[in-house]
Amino acid sequence: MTSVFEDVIAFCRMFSSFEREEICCGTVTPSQCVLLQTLTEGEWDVSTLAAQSRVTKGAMTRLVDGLEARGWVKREKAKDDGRRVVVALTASGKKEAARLARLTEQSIATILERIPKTEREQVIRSLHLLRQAAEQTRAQLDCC
Amino acid sequence: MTSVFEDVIAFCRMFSSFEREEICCGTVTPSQCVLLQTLTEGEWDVSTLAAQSRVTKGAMTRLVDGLEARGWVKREKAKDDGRRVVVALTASGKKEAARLARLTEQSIATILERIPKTEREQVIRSLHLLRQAAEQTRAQLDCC
DNA sequence: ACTAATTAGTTGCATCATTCAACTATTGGA
DNA sequence: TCCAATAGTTGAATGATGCAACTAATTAGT
Repeated sequence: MTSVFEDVIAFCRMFSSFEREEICCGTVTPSQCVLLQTLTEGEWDVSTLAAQSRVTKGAMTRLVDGLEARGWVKREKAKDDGRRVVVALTASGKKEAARLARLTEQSIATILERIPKTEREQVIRSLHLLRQAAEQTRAQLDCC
Repeated sequence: MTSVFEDVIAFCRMFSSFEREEICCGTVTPSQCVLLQTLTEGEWDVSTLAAQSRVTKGAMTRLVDGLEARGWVKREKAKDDGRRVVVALTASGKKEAARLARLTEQSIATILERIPKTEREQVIRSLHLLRQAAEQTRAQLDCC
């Protein structure tokens, strides 16, 4: 007997451990993994990245430091505003991001395969609804 | 247009930030929150707790240190085996765990409320299936 | 029964994530 | 031109975590 609360908590925490153990798997830290995947969708300055990841600018600076040290991203001053620093994936960064995305997808696919075929479509649809609902909730948060 | 992969990733990451920002909210660390909630279900020794949280015994020792320092848990030697240390919630620990559980449930309830009523039952059912599928997957992991 | 191997837990050391606050550089307005 | 606001970096502190060395307790082998 489990409540929906326990189910959400358990599922999300298990997904986090999959990320840590299977996907990052020692070679990359989870934060780096998230950032690499974010940068797949485009180039952003440090403040924007920090806001997306919900960390301070200082934390993001260091995260970028780490990826830069491994040659996965490069920094560039914005042309229109010399204060802003635009972060972009390098060629090897793109490769690494793709590798991580592949692993992530495998991991999720493995879970979905264990769901009865007849239910699978409903589950996929539910995940989409959940994501949207969470996004709406997050959008109107202030708190603390 | 989002794939189910993106939906899972986005939802789980958002839930993690809710945990950090709304639930723990400065007063408790996320790890402490998880451990307190685990201990709501019973008393366990350090190794078992470490295995459940998928961290090393050393990490668990320190997590327990932190909760003990705040008076939320107590350690006790197991009667049958003097090496084992059984960790249990104190009265104030139970109170704190209940407070955190309440916040967590609120947080999840807020998300669920944004899902159309007609779909909500399906979503709840899907979460249960997902949790089970993830548990099965985790059970047969070795990796790395 | 005594010793050796195993097991549970703790601790030192290192790395990474994170926050806050101070600091630098750049921009923009009065 | 000078000052306030903004973007980013950096120092100092705390916490999470893994690994490996270490202690204490138990178990197995002889």
